[in-house]
This record gives sequence, structure tokens and C-alpha cells, in this order.
Amino acid sequence: MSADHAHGNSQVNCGSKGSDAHKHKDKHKDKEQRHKDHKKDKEREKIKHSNSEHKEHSEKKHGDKEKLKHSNGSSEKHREKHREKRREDKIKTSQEEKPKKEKENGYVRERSPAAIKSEPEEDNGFYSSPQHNKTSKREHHDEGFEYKPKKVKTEHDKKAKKRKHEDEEDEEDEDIKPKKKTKDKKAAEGKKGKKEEEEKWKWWEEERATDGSKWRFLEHKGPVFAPPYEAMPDRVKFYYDGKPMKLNAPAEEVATFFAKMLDHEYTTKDIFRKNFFKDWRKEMTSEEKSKLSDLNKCDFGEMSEYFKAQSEARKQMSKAEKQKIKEENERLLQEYGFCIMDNHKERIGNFRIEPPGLFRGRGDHPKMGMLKRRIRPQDIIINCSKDSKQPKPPPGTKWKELRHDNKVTWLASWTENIQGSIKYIMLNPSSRIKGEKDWQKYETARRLKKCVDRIRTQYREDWKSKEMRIRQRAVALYFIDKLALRAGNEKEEGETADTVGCCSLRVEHIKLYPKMDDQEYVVEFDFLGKDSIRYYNKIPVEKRVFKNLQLFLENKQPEDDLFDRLNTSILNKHLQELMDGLTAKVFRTYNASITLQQQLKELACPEDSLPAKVLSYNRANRAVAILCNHQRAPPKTFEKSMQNLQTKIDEKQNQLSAARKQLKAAKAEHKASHDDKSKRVVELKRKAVQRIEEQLMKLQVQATDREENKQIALGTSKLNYLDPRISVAWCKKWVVPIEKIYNKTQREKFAWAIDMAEKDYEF
DNA sequence: TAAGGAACTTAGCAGTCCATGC
DNA sequence: GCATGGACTGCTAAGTTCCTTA
Repeated sequence: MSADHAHGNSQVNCGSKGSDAHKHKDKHKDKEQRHKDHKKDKEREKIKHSNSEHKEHSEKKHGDKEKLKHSNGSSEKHREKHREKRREDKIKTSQEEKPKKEKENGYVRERSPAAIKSEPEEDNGFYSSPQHNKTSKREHHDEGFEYKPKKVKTEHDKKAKKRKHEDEEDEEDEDIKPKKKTKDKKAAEGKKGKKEEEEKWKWWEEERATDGSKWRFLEHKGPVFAPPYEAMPDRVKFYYDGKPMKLNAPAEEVATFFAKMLDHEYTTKDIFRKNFFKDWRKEMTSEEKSKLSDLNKCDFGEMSEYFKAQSEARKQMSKAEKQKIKEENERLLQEYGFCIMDNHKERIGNFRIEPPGLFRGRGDHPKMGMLKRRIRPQDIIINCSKDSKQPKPPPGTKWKELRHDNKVTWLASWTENIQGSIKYIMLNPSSRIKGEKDWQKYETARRLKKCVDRIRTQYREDWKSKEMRIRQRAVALYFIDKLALRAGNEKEEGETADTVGCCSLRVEHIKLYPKMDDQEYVVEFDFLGKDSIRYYNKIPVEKRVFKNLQLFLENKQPEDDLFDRLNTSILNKHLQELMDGLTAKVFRTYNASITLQQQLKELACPEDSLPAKVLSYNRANRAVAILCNHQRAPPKTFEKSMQNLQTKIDEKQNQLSAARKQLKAAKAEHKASHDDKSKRVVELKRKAVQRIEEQLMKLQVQATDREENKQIALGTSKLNYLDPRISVAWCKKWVVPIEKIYNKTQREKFAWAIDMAEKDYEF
């Protein structure tokens, strides 16, 4: 790897939410922000030092939130005009500069096992698990599969054996982690009592279909619809201009959506209010419409209070009442939450249809507040096997369509009314269909590892190209690789929040500094990425990249595209030529996983205690989260909970000094008396000191971890970017229980990795 | 071949659950 | 038994990528 590829360590983003409220909050939290930045600095410093390959370093500077402001409405027209022109230019350029040699159509989208097997060098690891290699029992091919379901495999026959095994495992773990185990055990017992759990199916030991089909048999019961609207009790009034007013059901229902969000900042936003009012009026009778002309005169207070009281009442319900609800939910889950796919009972991810409500777009979303309409059976397309028991629509209704398409994975779909996009009901991440895809994703990233040096050499070469489009492509790829930026598709203006990724960066999103402090060629990034999360980073780049950027910026307005001769389609086509299956997002997966692996190697210390090891893991995970810019709003109770923890630490410290004093006294006593009794006392006191020291250490580690995690979200990278086999191998190598790293749901999702990865696994 | 659509992954938020400590 | 707070889960928005259509 070249010294230039400082993945994960040179990053110095200092992000924040892009919303007005956040900006506002940020201003008032400058001090806190500086503190946070300092923490992050330290974090990065650690990463930097720990990675010898990563020589490049960057400087961290506190982000000026005000810089985040985007062009105001007056420049919108100008920008739009420019966009139009740029679009035309891009099209023209891509036609003009089309490579002479057309790409051969050799791309196999769905990597079939056969195709993978035919590339032994690159795909070493794909079927590398011993278990997998052993499974030659499945020599029959897919054509031989029956479409009809055989008996669905459930726990029955192997149940006793399996449970025995689980119990043994429980006992083993008890020593290491009794508390957590208690929880899991309880949950397991509860389930055992209630239902027949499906046998853990090792789909990863079986072959995959090679014909592009996703399943052979699919049966399910259709979705669960949102409960119908229940009218407000008469005592709960809505007021207009200070006077009570009874609304008709449709208008009242939409009013309740607003009332439910009254405490939320959304309802203070102009766009939200405007969109809401416009859509609300569509639900009103003409009489209501003529009366209700000003949202500011509407008083939803009583409605809001009513919902709060309801929520409070729910919390105060008796155990029995709560249990009843739980049972009903469980019943629904059992009935609708599973499907049968190819002889196996699989959990459905989202079997409930999204209820109606007000659209909560993120960031400055132009459609926030619009009415998300109620989805009815006649909006739903059902997908299942022809020969399965077809799901029945609710009495008196019809499905929009009944489809039997086994080239897709979804069970039901509908078109939502805000963006006009399609929503799906799909399987849970623990399902075969999702797991296979996930596994495949990491295998593609591992293949990238093998050719990344070549790709890097090539794009560095391309920085010198005579063709502008190639230089742009090469610089963009460098950013995607080095900074783990997203591809950045073009978006329809006015339809969504103004966010960008690499290919859609605009001139206004970067600043160039030929010299900054003691560094040369520094690029400052400041833009809103996915979910309107701010990406802020200052990074020194190679001279050639810097010169190219200067060139790309020439004669452009702030709102012009930085890469005006590039889009994600062009980039991905190019990547496809470099490696089969390579797309921009593979770089994110690759860099995230390789960073985790490197960090774990650097941070782990064999002598560490278990909590210290877990802290090391979390730090490695954090390094990735920082690289990928995964942020979260600090928990509302953060300061308070930190204070509480600090109090505990202080108390523990006092306790420790008291215990030490006692030990000292006991030692003195023993020195004087030399009897057995005083000796035993010394031993007891010593043990007490030891125990308190351990408790203190645990609390301190907890405080450090929590503080470092304040604004970093670890979950996203853990679930989507980190090859789970790296974590599993690390756990096995350092004898860390997997439960310390993955919770139950995560263990289910990564069952394939937990089963196949040994301690020597290399990404 | 561009544009739009479909399918699927990635993302943060918020409500709920449940362990913990008093 | 209760309050607290962190972990977990569900939800659904917002991306990416590939496919289809005109």
C-alpha cells in the first residue's frame, strides 16, 4: 500500500447534523464541540500512531458550523440554470469522450458458485470454510429441486440434542459472563416454552442457485395492516381561533398526526407546517376548508395531551395487561412474521405495513410534513409461489396484484405517495437470502484487497492523463478510496434534501489551501452527505491531486459540479473493467474491514483484562465509524449519565483508599502478632483491595468507552461494513466471548461467520 | 443511450425492553 | 417493588446499483 493511503487515520471530519436546529444547537455548544473534537483528535492520534503503514496525517480543526449554510433561494434559479447546462455538458462530454473500445459484456452480476469456483486465485476464501468444503453431499443441481415444499425443517428431531448443547454452552459462558447470560437464558427459556424454534439451518454449507432465481418456493400470509383510525373521544377538543371545532374523521385523523408530533421540532419548521397544512386541507370538507385557513390559529393541545396520557397509561398498565399485549404481538409475529422459503421457515423483516402519518424527511427535506397516506390491500402487490397457499386479503378487499416472480426477494410491495418510490416487505437479516448476499459482499471486498494496489497505481497514473474526464475519474476514485466517500448519485432537485456524495460534489464543497500551517496541499471538505449528516474534513493530498483540483475549479461557480465530466454510472463502468463486481461502495466495505483488522492487530494486548480487550475492540470499531463518518446525536441523557458514572468512580476510589488503609493496618497487626488469624485477615483485606481495584478499572473503562462514543455510532459499521469473520476470529484468538461483541440479533445475522471463521481468519 | 424504475443496502432515530441498584 | 438508564429493536428514510424502456 502506498504511503498515500492513509485509510481511516488521516480523516478529520467533524460532522454535525445539517438541520437548522442542529446548526443552532451547535453554535451554543461550541465549547462542548471543542471538547468533542479534542477527544476525536486523541482517537485519531491513537489510530495514526498505531498504524505504521499510514504515514500521511492530517490536521484537525474545529469545524465552523456557519460555513455549512448553503446558497439561499435567490441563487437557486442561477444554480438550476447551471445544472441544466452542466447536465447537457456532461451528456455531450460522455458522448464525445467515449472510449474507442466498447466494454465487453462479460459482467456476471450475480456471482454464481460456479463462477466463483472458477477463479480460485481471487476467491480463495469463498468456500474456504472447512464445513463448506465438506458439503459435497449436495451434488445434485438446482434443476433437481422440487418446487413444492417438503416438510418444513423445524426443531423437532434434533431439538433435544441441540438444547443439550446450548445448555452446555450456557454453563461454559456462565463463568465468564454470568449476568448477560442470565438474560439470554431467560429469553431462551421463554421461547422454548412458547414455540418451536426453527433449527439453525446452515445454509452456507449448501450450494446456491446459479440461474439468478432467488427462491424455488415461497409461501407467506401477507402483510399486517395498520389499525384503522379510532376517533377522538368527544371530550378531547380541537380548537380553531380559540373556539372548539368538531372535525370529520378524515381531517381529524390527519390532525392527530400533527398533534402526536407537537413536541417535536419538526412542527416548528416552516416547510413542515406548509406541507402539512396543504395536505391536511385535502382531507377537509369544504366547510372545514373555508373555516380553517390559518394553521397558526389551530390548537392541537388537547389532542396532544390526550396522546401523552394514553402513552402514560400504557406505561402504568398492570403486568397482566402488558402480558396480554405481548401475547397478542407474539401471535401476530407467529402468524405473519414468518414465511416458508425453500423448505425453511424464515423470519420476515418488516411484516407490518407502514402506518399513515406525516412524512419525516431528514435535513432540509422539501417534502417534510406531507401526508403519508394509509396503505390499503388494493395498493399491495403480493409475491409468492404459484403453488403456495396464497395470502388472503382482509375480507371485502382485493390485492392490487398477485405475482410469482422468483427473480426477486420481496414478499409484498406498494408505492408510497411522497416520492412515488416502491416499498417492500423482505426477509430478516438472519435469513439465508440476506446472509448470502452479505457474505458475497465481503468476498467482493476481499477480492478488491487483492487488486487494490494495481487499481491505485492506475488511478495515480490517470492523474496525468491528457483527458479531463479520466483525470476527474481518477481524482474522484482517489477520494472514494482514501476517504471512504459514497459514490454520490445525481438527485432530482427539489425532491429531496440537498445532499451529495463524491461524484456530485460541487465547487462550494471544497476549499484548497496550498499551504496550511506546516502542511502543503490541503483540501477542506464541507458538505452534507447521506441523511444530511455533515462531512467535514481537512486533508493533505498529493501535489498532483491538488493541481488537478485547481484545474477542475477553473472558471466555475460555487454551485457547479466539481467533477463535471463524471457521474456514478461512468465511474462504476470503469470500476467494473478493473475488477468484476467492483463498484464504488465496495471501497467503503474494503477500507472499513481492512481498517478493523489492522486496528485489532495494533490495539490488542494479550495481557489485557476482558473489559480492556472489549474496549480495544470498540476503539477499532470506532476508527471505522469515524472513517465512514457514522455519527449520532449525543443521547439526551448523556451528561447526566456521565455524571452518575463519575460519582460511582469517585465512590469506588474512596472505597479503594479505605480498603488499602485496612490492608495496611491488617499487615501491621500481623507483623506484630504473627498469628494465623491476623494472616487470614491480611488475605481477606488483600482480596478486597483487589476486587475493588478491578471494579474501579471496569468503571473507568466504561467511562472512557462511553465518552469516546458520545457522537459516534458504532452500529452502522458493525452491521454493514465490517466483515464479521474478522470479529469472530479476533474473539476466538483472544478468548473473548462473542456475546461481548455481538448481541443476540447480531449473532443471528452473522451466524454464517460465527460458524465458519477460525482464529486465523484473514480478511 | 439516457432516464426512470426496481431492487436492494445503508442509515439514524425513537420507542420499548429489561437489567441494575436502591 | 420501583425508578433509572442503557441496550436493543423496529421503523422507515435515503442511499447505491442494476435493469428496463423508449
